[in-house]
Amino acid sequence: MNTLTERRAAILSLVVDEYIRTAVPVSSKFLADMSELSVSPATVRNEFALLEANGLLTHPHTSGGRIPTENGYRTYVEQLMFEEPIVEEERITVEHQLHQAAGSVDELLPLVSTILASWVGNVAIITRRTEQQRELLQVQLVDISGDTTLLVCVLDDGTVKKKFLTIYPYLNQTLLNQHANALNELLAGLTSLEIKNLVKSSTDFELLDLISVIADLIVEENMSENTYLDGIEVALQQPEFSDQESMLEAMGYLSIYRLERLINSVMTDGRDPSTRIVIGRDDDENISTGWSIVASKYGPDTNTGVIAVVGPTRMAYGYVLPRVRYLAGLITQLNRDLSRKNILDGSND
Amino acid sequence: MNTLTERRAAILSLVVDEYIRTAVPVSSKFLADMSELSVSPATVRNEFALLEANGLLTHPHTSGGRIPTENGYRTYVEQLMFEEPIVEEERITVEHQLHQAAGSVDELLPLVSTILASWVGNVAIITRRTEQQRELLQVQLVDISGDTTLLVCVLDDGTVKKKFLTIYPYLNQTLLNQHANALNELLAGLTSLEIKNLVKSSTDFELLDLISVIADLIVEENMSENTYLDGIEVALQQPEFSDQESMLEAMGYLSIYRLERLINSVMTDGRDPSTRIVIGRDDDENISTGWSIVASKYGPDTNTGVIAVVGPTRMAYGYVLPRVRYLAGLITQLNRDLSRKNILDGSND
DNA sequence: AATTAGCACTCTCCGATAGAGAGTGCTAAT
DNA sequence: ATTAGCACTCTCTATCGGAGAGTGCTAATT
Repeated sequence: MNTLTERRAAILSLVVDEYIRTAVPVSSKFLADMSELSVSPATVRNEFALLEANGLLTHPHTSGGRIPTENGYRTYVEQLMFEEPIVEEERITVEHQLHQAAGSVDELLPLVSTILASWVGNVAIITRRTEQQRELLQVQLVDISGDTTLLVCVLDDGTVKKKFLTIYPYLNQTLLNQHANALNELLAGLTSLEIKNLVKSSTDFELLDLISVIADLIVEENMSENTYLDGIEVALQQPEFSDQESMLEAMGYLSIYRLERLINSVMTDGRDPSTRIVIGRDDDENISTGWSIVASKYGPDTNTGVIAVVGPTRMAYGYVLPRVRYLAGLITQLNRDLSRKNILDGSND
Repeated sequence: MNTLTERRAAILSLVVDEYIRTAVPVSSKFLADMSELSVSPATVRNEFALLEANGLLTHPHTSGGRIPTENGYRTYVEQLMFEEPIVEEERITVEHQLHQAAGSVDELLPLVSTILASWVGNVAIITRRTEQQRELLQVQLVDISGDTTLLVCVLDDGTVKKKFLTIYPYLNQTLLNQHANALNELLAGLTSLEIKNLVKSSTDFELLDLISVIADLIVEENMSENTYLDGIEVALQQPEFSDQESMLEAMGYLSIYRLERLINSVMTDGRDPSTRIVIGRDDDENISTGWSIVASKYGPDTNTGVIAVVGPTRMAYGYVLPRVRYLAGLITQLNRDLSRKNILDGSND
């Protein structure tokens, strides 16, 4: 195994940059003609051969240029890549667009996923962990029809959850209101966990079943409500998907259900860093060859999740990574602002 | 213009059936070999020539078989097509799947769109007209944080609408509850229109602004909540979309926003029938060449909408139409059941 | 020892060509 | 009115060859 000299590293870096840009294998002549390294094509070819021996480059056929291997990409990402800084103009545009999202996470996140997808030209996905810590603010029971009652719960982050119930015997709206008032008296400000403890500790409440239903409803994970995906169409324009078969395969791969599990498993595998890049088939993860993920956790603790970009391994990591990281920070910031408001309000009560 | 003799009609019908089935142009030899019409290929060719003169068939190149023109499809649909009956087994499967949808439209419709899409192998779309007639059942005001208040409205079909408000001066939850009670007293059971009239007729209410907001919120059309689309992936497997370009074009065409407008405009252009088939470019409508729609209104009056299948013009109309019609009827039926419950419940009050 | 010029070699890409196959249109016979 | 016969057209596929791009290796150069 040879060491990665400075020039060899520069060549690898240039190959990756250029291949990411054009999707065309990079030739020795092309690199030699770039003034930056003033060497002949033959020298570049010698370096190519060594990089290939190290498993960082490969060539699809004898007389094509070189392309990076998965390990080549990994080395590039870990040591060589230049992170394209976010210019002021981009920052302003994004923050202007986000201004339109009112004070709630479920309006913020879909917007961010759309922004990210169009920004990087790949699929963007944001997952949200619904935390046990969310407090119930208010319960409502509404009589819909003879045997259907609607249970509505408002949580402290503005989420509204609903569930149809069938209650026997029939309770009219006046009775339902009384029950709702009693429930609010009892449950307002509590988390699901606290409500469950309440149920466990005492058996003398009326409506014990209903209280259990509420505790479950609060933490109910509804994937389509907690995961936001965008950019499939723009991602499929990549030359990687130029035939129907690979395109349909990609569409299958990009199903929100798969990705949601994938993203979460990538970010909760025990490794620490808040930002990760997973490239191609990684035996630790169940990611497919040819696909990569740039993911970042966002916070703060009370309201966590993952924001990620998913696309072909030939992805502009140096461009994508800072932007994913930036948006993760922005979400964290906005969430913190929201919860600070809640705290202030709480002490104000 | 020649008349459509019985044999000529049979030949057209066979060509359309076969082309729909295989996506391959149909030759005279193939039809002659089918025992049903015991004539020679040459005779079939003569008929082909006449059908082509009538603008019902065409051939892509001299030595390919015949394919239907858009007018050929229209004639087929209007006069010749055999409607594939729904067998008992299908009916049972569908009704079994729908059983899982609880008492609400917004759980029923997405399920139906999924069923329809996988049934016919094309894109299925269901739109829902939110009617002014929906009654407000209950209003709720919840204090989320210092300057954000959540307005929650429950409608008589179980829909929950919410909107973040910024109310000055700050009202704590106790005050908000008082207001909500007052609003419920005043507004429960009213439609948006009635609420607006109330606003117009009198100026001595407190919270007049808030009442207006409620009236608007009730009828707010939120497209993504009222339109259900499914089956893009299966539709894109059609041979019509075998290259990246046509596939991406199709994905653009199948955007939920476009289709929602398209479907509604097709069904509200003054023509009467509850079921329509629109084939290819129809100058009255803004439908693209190569695309067709099979659409049906559903009801009843209180809760209308359109269920439709969208796909390439080479579509199995005889299979799709009865199934669209059947599901439209099924939705109508289920809606009626729901609203009957409401009426019974009302008289019960 | 590192670099480079030179050159044969490989592989892709593209266009031309040719033959097979499918299907038609027309004519003349039935 | 129908059909057999046949020349004609067009597609499809495979094959071929040349141009071009790029490499790997060797020998010369710095």
